Amino acid sequence: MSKDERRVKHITPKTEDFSRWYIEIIQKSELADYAPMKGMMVIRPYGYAVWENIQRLLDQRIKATGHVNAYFPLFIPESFLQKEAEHVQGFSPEVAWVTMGGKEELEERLAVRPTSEAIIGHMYSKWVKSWRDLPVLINQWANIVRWEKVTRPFLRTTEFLWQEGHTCHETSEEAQTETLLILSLYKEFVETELAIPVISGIKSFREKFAGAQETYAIEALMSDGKALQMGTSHNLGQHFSKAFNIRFEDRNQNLQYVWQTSWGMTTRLIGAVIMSHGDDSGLKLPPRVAPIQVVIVPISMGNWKEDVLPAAQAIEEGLKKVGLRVLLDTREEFTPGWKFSEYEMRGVPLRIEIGPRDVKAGQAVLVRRDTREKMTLPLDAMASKVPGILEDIQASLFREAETFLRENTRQAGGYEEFKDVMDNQRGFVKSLWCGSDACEDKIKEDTMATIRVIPLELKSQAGPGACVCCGKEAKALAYFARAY
RNA sequence: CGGGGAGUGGCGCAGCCUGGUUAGCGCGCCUGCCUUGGGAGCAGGAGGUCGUCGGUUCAAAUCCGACCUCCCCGACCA
Repeated sequence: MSKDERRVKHITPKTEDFSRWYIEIIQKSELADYAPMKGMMVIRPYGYAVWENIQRLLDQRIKATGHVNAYFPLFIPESFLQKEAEHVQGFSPEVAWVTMGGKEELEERLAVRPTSEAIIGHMYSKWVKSWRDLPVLINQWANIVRWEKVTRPFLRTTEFLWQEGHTCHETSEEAQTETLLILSLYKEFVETELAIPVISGIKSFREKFAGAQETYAIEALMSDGKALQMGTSHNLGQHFSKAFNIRFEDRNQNLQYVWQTSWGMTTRLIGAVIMSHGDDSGLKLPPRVAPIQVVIVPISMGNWKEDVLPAAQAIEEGLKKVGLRVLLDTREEFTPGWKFSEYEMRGVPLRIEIGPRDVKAGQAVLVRRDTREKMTLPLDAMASKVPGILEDIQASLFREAETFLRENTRQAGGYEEFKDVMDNQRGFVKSLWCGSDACEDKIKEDTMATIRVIPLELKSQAGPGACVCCGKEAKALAYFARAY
């Protein structure tokens, strides 16, 4: 058995069984664990720390674009959900209901929010009276419950965490601008902070949010070739403002319904990070969201506490001073080799090894998680060089994922070619589509692929051409993929 | 929700078919010694109502039933 095989012996290789690999990584790296109720998980401290980093970085962006945070109730009266017909129809199969309060049956049952358009719409109708009240730009961080039939940690759990933005605008144009602003904010966030390249665009009618006028989304390609929706931004039009009577008197003294948007990203993002970057040795966390960015492993030989520890502590302090999240692992019950493997499995981007030889030479050994590249660096250069190395790791993870995305995005002109790619290669397939539900359904039935998005920048490229499925005149160029 | 597989100390498994005292093994854990530059070694030790509930039986991890949970494949979804 080679060294490499020994190192990874207890993780199922990605290529052998992707989904087992995914589950094992989550449990062994202590991101999350199963709760005893179906479809529910505990986000453990290490996983929650990733979420906190995501929250912080996303929240900054949401606030920077003029939004403010608020909090709405967990429960929504049934009658509220029913006000928007498509909305209730879309969500009713997966709503959890509260029917009892203590020992008394409720007069009206309460939905545990599957999303908050209804309760927020109700409140907005109280708050919005004049054009001067607009726009309303509110976001909330909350938990959501959807009674899903098939669940998987982070990707689809009965309860999950998210942020949901809900805005009201004076005009349709403003709502559309907001919808696209958030879409691009999401794309920038995911690409910058999670190092995951995405394609963005509009959803087909079949795939749009229940109650929305239009749904836009960002989609990424996981390393098994399946697509994952990472964020959605909905232009709600006046669907909810009419259902909830959210009206205002406009600048011309006309009574009008507001134009709304809603948008969200969830703890699913963590699943995307795992599946985009991880390898057979475990997680690879992007430095921007890694709970531990740098781990220092002292080589504890001889009287290392005098020889090595002070130098290790000096590195720790120096790196903390420049704002890095650092862990110095001084535990004596584990050997350095054990720690190396452990932190690789947990996805720590950079490891610093320092032993007696290094201290004498005034240096330490740095090992990158992404490339496993080793380098030595003078001790007094740590604080100035390490941040740059982390940035390079972040950039390199993105490039690698970008290459994967590019290499797994294919064109298919004919239907046989389309089916062949879906069966044998997966990934995204770009094809022309006539716009009919019938073709979308047939493609799904034949290949399990759905339209992930119709990229906005490619709308004009639809041009003259034939639908990949029926051969009739195409209306759009769409990205198809099998999806989570 | 339909089809298939599984649940035995923290983890991975054996035992079940063919019921029979104190349910084994590897890893991990605890104590001590010794080690430490890629998951060290030795010695001693702790830890399990065999997923849950019920049934059959003199006797159930083992046979039967129901339920719970997980995994895989479908239909549904962030």
